[in-house]
Order: sequence, then C-alpha cells, then structure tokens
Amino acid sequence: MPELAEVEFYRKEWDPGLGHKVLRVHANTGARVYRDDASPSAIAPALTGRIFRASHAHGKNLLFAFSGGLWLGGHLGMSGKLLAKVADYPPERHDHLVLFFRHVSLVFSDYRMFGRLHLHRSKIEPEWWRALPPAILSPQFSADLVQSSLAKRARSPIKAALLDQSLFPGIGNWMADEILWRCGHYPGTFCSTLTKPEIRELWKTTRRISRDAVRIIGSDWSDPPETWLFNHRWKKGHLCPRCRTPLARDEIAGRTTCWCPKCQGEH
DNA sequence: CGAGATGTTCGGCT
DNA sequence: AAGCCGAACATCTC
Repeated sequence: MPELAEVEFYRKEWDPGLGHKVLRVHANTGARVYRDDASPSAIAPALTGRIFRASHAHGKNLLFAFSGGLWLGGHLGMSGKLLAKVADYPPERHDHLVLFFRHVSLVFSDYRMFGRLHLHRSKIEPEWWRALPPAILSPQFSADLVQSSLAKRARSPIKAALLDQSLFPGIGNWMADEILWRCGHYPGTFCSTLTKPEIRELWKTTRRISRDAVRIIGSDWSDPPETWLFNHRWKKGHLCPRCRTPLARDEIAGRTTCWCPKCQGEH
C-alpha cells in the first residue's frame, strides 16, 4: 500500500510512544522482514529499556530513533502497517514487532513480508539514511536534477523512471499514474522524447502531488478529491475525471498502469 | 479458484 | 557496461 503519503501517515501512528520507555518487546525474529539483520534475536534485548525519541520518513523509508544511539530502520513494502494498540496488546500472526509501553503498544504488521526492519547503532543517523537521494519536497530536488537523470534513462518508459526510488523517492504506482495523467503523457513514452519544458512541468507536478498527498492522505487517510485520477483508476468502466473518456489499463514497466487514452495520447 | 495487489531485488540480457 | 526486463518473494481478497 504505502507510498510517501501513506508512509507519513503510518509514521505518525507511532507518535503516542514518543518520549516513553520501551518496557517489553515482541519480535517474530523468524519473519522475513528481518532479512537485513545479521542477528534478529538481538532486536528485542536491544530495544528493551530505551526511550523512543523521534521518527522520520523519507520517501518510503522510515527511521525511528531510540536513546543510547539506537536506530530502527524500516520499509513497509506492499502490505506493511504501523499501528498503535492498547497496552499489553496480544500480538497477532502478522505482527512481526511490537513495542510495549506502559500506556500503548506500537505494532509493525506485514502479512506479505515485503517490508523490512533493521537495527543500527550510531551516534548520528545511520549511513544508509544519510545516503538517500534528495527528498521530493526538499530544495535539492530540482528541475535540473530531474532533467539530467532522465537524460540517462533515454530508452526507459517515463513510468519506469517515476518508479525509480533513486530519483523519485516515495513515488509508487498510483502517484506515478496520477502525475502522468496530470501532465498528459502516455506512460510508455520514452524519457528521451520529453522536451525541457515538459520535464519542468513533470517536476512541478511531482512536487504538487506529493505535497497535496501528504496533506490529504498523510494527515488522516482522507481520500483525495474526485478530480484526481486516484479515485477512478481501479474500477472497471471508470471514466477520466477530466474528459469522461473510459480509462485504459495495461501493464507498463512491469506494473498495472491506468491512463486516459484521450488526455494521454492514442494508445 | 485464479488473478492481481500503492514494492524491491536479483540475475540475465543487450 | 549501464541500463532494461522478468521472475521471485508471501498472503489475502475479489
């Protein structure tokens, strides 16, 4: 499920634990979500007794800071969720990590297990976190950066480029479709065919949609306005909210893609 | 019951 | 040799 706005929503789900001490930890260490960690059995002892200090989201990545230079990194994959439950909440089958506080239990749940969790010890933020590419809503995410990166992917469909986390961190399947629909590009268009003004427009739209999605979905999981493709893209027989043409669906760049044949070219 | 799902990685190919 | 593509991962839902 999660793209940058959903990740931001889930990050805040754990806020009730901020400033409090982890009294006990449940870790389903056999779960695949710990595949990055050499010793998953160390997770529970390491987190027990720490104060939960802060949380950060960057694209689809999460970072939780604990006292004593301990960090919990995470990714929600396809089906990961972060939840706040009652104190002494009994873990369920897909709850791979539960942090028990006096007044609340913070849960990482992921039934498909494409998500991941990993622990780090360092004074400052871990190396992998500092190496992440410029966030879409940061000043470093410039039109020039997008321009030069797309030039390297000339023979790549623009949809594939938008899904590339090293350039568009946090953009996933629905946001990529939303951006291309707003800009009027057929998702299979090669990057090399976009003009400089079109790339600038793509950059601007990417920022606008990211900002709006974080505001709307990231705050309380509200649905975006009916004027967005978002609300129409899945159901069969749905119409383009702009021109009422029946929407098309097909696999492009390895993912199911929805677009308007009229607004986005004849395909 | 088969297909498909808001994601990433790896291995093979050009 | 960088970059592209398909397959694999695991479970639930329609």
